[in-house]
Amino acid sequence: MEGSAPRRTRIQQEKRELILEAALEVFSANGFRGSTIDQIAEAAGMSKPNLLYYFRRKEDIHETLMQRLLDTWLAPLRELDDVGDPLTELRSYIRRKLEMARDFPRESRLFANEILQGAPRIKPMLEGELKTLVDEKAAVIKGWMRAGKIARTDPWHLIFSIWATTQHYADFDVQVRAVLGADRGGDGRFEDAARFLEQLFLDGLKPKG
Amino acid sequence: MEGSAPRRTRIQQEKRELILEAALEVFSANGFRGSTIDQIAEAAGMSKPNLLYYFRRKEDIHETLMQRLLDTWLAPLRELDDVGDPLTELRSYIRRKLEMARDFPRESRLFANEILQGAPRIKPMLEGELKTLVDEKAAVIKGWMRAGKIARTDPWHLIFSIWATTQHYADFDVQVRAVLGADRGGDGRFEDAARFLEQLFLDGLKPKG
DNA sequence: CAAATTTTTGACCGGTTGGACAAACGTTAG
DNA sequence: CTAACGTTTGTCCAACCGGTCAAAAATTTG
Repeated sequence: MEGSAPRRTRIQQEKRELILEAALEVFSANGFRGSTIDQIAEAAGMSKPNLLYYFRRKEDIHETLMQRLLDTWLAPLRELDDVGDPLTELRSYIRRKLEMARDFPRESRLFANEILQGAPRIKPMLEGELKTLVDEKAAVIKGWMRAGKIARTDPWHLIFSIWATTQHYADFDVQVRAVLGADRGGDGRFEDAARFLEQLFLDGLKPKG
Repeated sequence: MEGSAPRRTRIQQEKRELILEAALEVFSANGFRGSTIDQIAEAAGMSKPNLLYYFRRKEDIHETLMQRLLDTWLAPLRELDDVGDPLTELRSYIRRKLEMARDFPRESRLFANEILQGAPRIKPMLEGELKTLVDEKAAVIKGWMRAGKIARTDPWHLIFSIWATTQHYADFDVQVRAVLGADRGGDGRFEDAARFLEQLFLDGLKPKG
């Protein structure tokens, strides 16, 4: 279906990387329509026509960025495996997702922006590749439930809740920091969040005994 | 500080409502920069200059919308009270928030858009009014913990997790529906979500026994 | 070196957008 | 009726934005 990847010079590879990095910064902060080619070009340290020499259209940059993003973004879920203790598996999935929110907030926001606008550019992927992956992992989780390893509940909504709680710390970062204030909103907030989420997902809120 | 509200004719009141309704539709779907005055005017069934007669600038519409939004948006949290059983209080707070995600998804997305872009227009409110409210409610929750009514954990992150999980069903609706598919993604998804969230927040995932 | 190729840039273009304005239209009160 | 006031619209503008183009500059190749 797809033609072979175009042959690229060293300069082309480097400049394209530079542009994608700049575009990630700009797109994740302003959304697609809120970002201008000029902004990206300036962030990448080049002129607009020069940028357009490497990516013919604004959309091409966004598309390339989104394709790369999705692979790394779904990696933690792909790793969720049937080996090892189920509760441990889930706990480390949550931890990995939270680490991604901490280390790649721009990627998270880029993705959130796209979904918020109705996912115009990646809807087919959501209904195809993503749905398949989630269904597959939901089956794994269901197996754990049948085996009595974790409580019976809805695996799909379980996955949603993990996505929601972890990505919240990237997408709503401004709000989180504002509410926590200067002292509690520092770097330690991710460890606090990790501790809280572990307890929530394992034990819930009922008091012990 | 603030001048008295300007006196308005009946027509002005009606037309302003019409515009705000149209603007909510457009802004929540496209973001602030992604929306044009023409789009809003058309959605409101009037010409652009006519719209600008009621709101002098695009920003004024957004600002008015945001002010109204915040009141209703925080209402459920304000209701969280020290009377009644703590677990019941939390459960109904979660339920109310989920109902808002179901019944006012546009408001949720408008808010999410604003936060995602770094909350340029409402940051002071987040650091002031919102933080005060959350701190207040966190104190209430801490009281419940001290009284042994609910498990000891971080009240701030608990509130975040409720926001995240419930608003997810409005903000990421496209993704939720895509993953659930045609059958499970119908109207019943909110009831499934409600059941799941109740179990998660009360009991967590550890198997019984 | 010189020719060929790749990279960079300034100038430009057509379409869109937020907003201004004056004139027309409608309504109401005296 | 008419003057005053509120409402609506067509027209216009300047700024912005995505993208083109030709020519200059830099680099690679022979």
